[in-house]
Amino acid sequence: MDDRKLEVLRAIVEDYVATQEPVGSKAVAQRHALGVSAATIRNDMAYLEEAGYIHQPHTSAGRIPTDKGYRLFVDRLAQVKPLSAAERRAVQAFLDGAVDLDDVLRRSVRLLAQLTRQVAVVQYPTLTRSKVRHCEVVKLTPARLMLVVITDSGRVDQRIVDLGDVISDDDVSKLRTLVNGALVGHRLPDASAAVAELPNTVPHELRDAMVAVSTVLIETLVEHPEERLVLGGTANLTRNAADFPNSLRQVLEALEEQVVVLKLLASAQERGTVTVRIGEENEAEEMRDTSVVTIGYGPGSGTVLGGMGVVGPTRMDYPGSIAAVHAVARYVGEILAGR
Amino acid sequence: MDDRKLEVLRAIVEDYVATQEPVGSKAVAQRHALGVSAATIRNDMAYLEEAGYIHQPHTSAGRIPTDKGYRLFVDRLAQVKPLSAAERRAVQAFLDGAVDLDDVLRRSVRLLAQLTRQVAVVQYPTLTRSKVRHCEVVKLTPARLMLVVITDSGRVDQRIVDLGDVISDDDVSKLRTLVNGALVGHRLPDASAAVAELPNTVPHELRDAMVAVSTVLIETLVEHPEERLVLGGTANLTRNAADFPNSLRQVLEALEEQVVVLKLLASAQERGTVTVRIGEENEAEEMRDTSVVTIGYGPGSGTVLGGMGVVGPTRMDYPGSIAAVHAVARYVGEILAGR
DNA sequence: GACTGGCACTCTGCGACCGGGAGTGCCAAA
DNA sequence: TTTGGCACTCCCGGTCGCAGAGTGCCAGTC
Repeated sequence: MDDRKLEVLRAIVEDYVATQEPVGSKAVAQRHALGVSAATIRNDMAYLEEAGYIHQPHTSAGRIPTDKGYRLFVDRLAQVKPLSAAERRAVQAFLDGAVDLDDVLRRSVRLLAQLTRQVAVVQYPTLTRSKVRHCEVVKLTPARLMLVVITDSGRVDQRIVDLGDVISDDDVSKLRTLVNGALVGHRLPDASAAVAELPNTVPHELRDAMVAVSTVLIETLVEHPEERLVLGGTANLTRNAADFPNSLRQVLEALEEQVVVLKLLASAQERGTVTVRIGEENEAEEMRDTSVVTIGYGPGSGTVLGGMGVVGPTRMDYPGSIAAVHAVARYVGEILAGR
Repeated sequence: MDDRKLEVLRAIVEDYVATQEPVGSKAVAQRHALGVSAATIRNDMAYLEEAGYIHQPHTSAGRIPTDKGYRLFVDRLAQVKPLSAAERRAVQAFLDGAVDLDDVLRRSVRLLAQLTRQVAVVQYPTLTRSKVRHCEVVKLTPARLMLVVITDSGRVDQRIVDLGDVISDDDVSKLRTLVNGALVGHRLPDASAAVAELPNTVPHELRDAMVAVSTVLIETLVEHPEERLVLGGTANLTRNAADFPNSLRQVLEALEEQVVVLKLLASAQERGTVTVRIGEENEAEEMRDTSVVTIGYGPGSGTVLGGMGVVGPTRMDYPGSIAAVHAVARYVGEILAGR
């Protein structure tokens, strides 16, 4: 494959992304200084079409990139397009104002959505990879407790525990001490055994309560840790009605369903490396009309706590999205490291 | 205004809601047994149009209700349309499975969205009207604390406090006791003065830390209590593309912005009474194409903790939406009361 | 052998046109 | 007050024609 052919592909991708209209040979010849005539470009286009990188909506239209074409573009042609200084400052300033983890994540989503003008998704740090910093036990009613688990990523989760019987304040604080002893400093999966053992180590009168507590901990935190997601900028999906002629509804539903998105985020979580999934490369049927740009984020150490990214039409500004996702993930990581 | 004219209006509203097409005199005459001919209905329609309850998209089309027409329908014609037994059971079963407040609210939103096939919104219980049940102080790093405020509605909020200096575990637990003394059992606004006084009541070495803590409490919990919103079923907005020819994007943005919705919910919060806002009745420009059905919810006692409701096209099934919103609010109230 | 200008061809998009149909308003009669 | 009849209006869908864009191919040039 010719260098010039690649340049032609680049021109087609860039122009199509910018104008949203099929681009013809003449347009390429005059908007990009390739030093050859339109006729030559036509020949190259014929080749590119033959090879499956572009295609014609109909005989006498210009060309638009195929998913395969975008893939080649992303892999070989996309140049890094760093954020402007102003953008970088904005990211930093905006994120620094956050008051807690929820706030950091909500702000990240907004940032991503604004920077890329697309839908942004950010996953909460997964419970499985965070260490427990503290577990508070609060009595809600005489026979009902609330467990509040705080992890080192700043994530806070609550669970209600129904006891069969009333419990004294004194016993509550004993429970608290014991539970913390088993949990603090450990990742949840690692603490599983210790938590399961807890009921066997307590005085008889605390037994039932402890069983209830450890059951809740194991069932709802260890075995089915809740993965949460923040979504933002869904309005951007409607920016170009033409992008999702029929699938807008599907995409919105998939986003709201969360499951599909969580899978996407989970399956591409190297820290510092952006993963791009283009159109039909997506496993999920509903996302075949979209491209997804994701990255794992986490504190400096290299651990990945969760994923974040943007979802948009295959016709998206890949270099820009990649840069934005990368930058936001980095800052979020820094903030998490600082906490 | 004639009884029959009202019936004609009802017929037009019901048919239009069902078919989404302008309804003509003939259709009314045969689908609804009013015992009069199409010509008579034409006369009534002329009257209704004159009075502003219906209008014609163009000369030779049927009629569609105006916002004023919907209003009359809702006020005088809408019959209660109770949920089916199956629906009621589903609501109860689904909500009873919730593990904590977050879960209750998320499930409520889903329920509402599914029952009404519209966008659902649920507000978190406002902090201002909940009593503090416990405030946990956790040391995140040597010089940084996390406050976790738990209220009797089950809502849990966190805040980060940056201290200028390191703090000992001992001092942290002193802080905890003091803060809890000032907060527990009170509504946040009522505790404001006590919290502001806290720094003056502590030993000298705790002073700085306490200032930091009480500042955060007052600034981010008392003065700017965070109102949160759960959104669901946004995909339903795209159910009928014709509903929001141009404003779909605006509406999505407004929903995401939250401010507009929070105002809507705040301004109509009588418990047990559903408020309906139809099209142009909405103050917010962006919502002029939508109708909003809201209600306040709260535990049995009569206190309203927050609002919930649905947002949809003016052409919505009002009786159905009203019934669904009512039912879900009631069950959520019961659950809140039980906790 | 690669590139280029020219040219015929194809296909869409858009506006004009037109007839069928739905629905109305009005009128005179019951 | 209601009703059947009727002329009228306007949308909607289909067809037609045309301009424009873009192509593929070919013959000629460097």
